[in-house]
Amino acid sequence: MAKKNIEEQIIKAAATIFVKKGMDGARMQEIAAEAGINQALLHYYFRSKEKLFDAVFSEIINNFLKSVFSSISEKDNFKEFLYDFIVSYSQNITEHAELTKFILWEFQRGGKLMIKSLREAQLNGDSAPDFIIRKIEQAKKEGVIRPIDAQNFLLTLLSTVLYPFIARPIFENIFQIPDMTDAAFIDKRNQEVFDLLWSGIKQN
Amino acid sequence: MAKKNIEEQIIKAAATIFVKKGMDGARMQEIAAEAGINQALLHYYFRSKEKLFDAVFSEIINNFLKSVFSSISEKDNFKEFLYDFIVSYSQNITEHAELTKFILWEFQRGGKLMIKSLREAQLNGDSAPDFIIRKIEQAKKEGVIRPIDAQNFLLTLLSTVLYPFIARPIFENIFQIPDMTDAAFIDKRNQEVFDLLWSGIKQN
DNA sequence: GTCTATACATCGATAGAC
DNA sequence: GTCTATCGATGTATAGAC
Repeated sequence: MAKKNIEEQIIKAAATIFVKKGMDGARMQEIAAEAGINQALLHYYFRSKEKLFDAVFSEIINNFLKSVFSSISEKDNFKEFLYDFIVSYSQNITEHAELTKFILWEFQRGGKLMIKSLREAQLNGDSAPDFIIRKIEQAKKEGVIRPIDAQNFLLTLLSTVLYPFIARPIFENIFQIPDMTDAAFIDKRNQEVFDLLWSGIKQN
Repeated sequence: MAKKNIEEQIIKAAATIFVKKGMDGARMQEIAAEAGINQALLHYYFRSKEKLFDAVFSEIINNFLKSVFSSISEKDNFKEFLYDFIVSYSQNITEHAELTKFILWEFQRGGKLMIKSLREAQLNGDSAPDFIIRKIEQAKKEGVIRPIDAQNFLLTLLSTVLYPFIARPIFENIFQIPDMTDAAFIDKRNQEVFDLLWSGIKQN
């Protein structure tokens, strides 16, 4: 089999297992089986478990961050920009279904890989957080929103969209919600979040 | 040493290690050392790693949930109630410093233990989420807040307070924040969150 | 109850043939 | 590049003396 081909195959298999069980819980044998090869070949391509893990998750994070940035709304109007971001960010999360669990593993490890990717994005000028901060500052200057603290608002914005996916199993169970990832629930939630945030910051 | 004494000693040591490394990353030998005993004794008190893990985390969750509920504001005025909750909830999280990481481990495992604890709380009538939902419905009926969706608002409320502690390493690094858990930062954030949420739901 | 010593399984990684 | 076989380390758990 071609080299590039099998490398991608391994990455994909490893992603599946690592996401499900984390760095410590994953077994190299299980990853090899998932990829349809044996352990020796796994070590031939990626010298160690640690290196494989880093390779897999760097790719997952980079894809996600790029996707988030490239789907950011180009609208100037801050109200519309905000609504579009809520929709596109939650869509990015649902589309990268495996991502939610992975992000937790990454946070557990101190977020090193995500920090690295975000720092690179900052240097390249395609960092979503920085872009949003600038949008907020601009809207403040133009007087369309109250003089809120930009960093805290960004923190709140990201929290309200991402956190429900993290706490999903618990909320579904406690409040008897059939499926928090189905379109109807997400559309409703996006609307509620937008109404709340916009009402909370707009200049009267 | 007395039986009760050493059991608590083990629970405490196990909590430290499990929180830091998770179920798979933790080593029984490490826990034994932390507790100042040997592995054999560890297995004498808790038959297996799995049982020890469940015992430790059930206790951590129960303590946390009880603490959250018992520190809930008794104020009738919804505006004041909301502010008090934001302050007390964030305080509960910082005081149980080890908790943030643990909650992530628990979410990874599907949240079984937390669901069990919350269900019991619901039956006993001391479930914080249910209590807050009722408060919201009451405030809606009295016309002090807009007719928002109660579950979604609760979700947002918990998100905005808890999530920053989860994503802490990343935000501290990206935005050069020295320490997101120091009093000044938390006070400022609580104020920003309250202003945003209250402005977002109050009846004009 | 508490210890030492060890059984037994499993893991990551490599050697070496093809 | 790809395989089988296996090493060496480490993990959980237990046996058995005290």
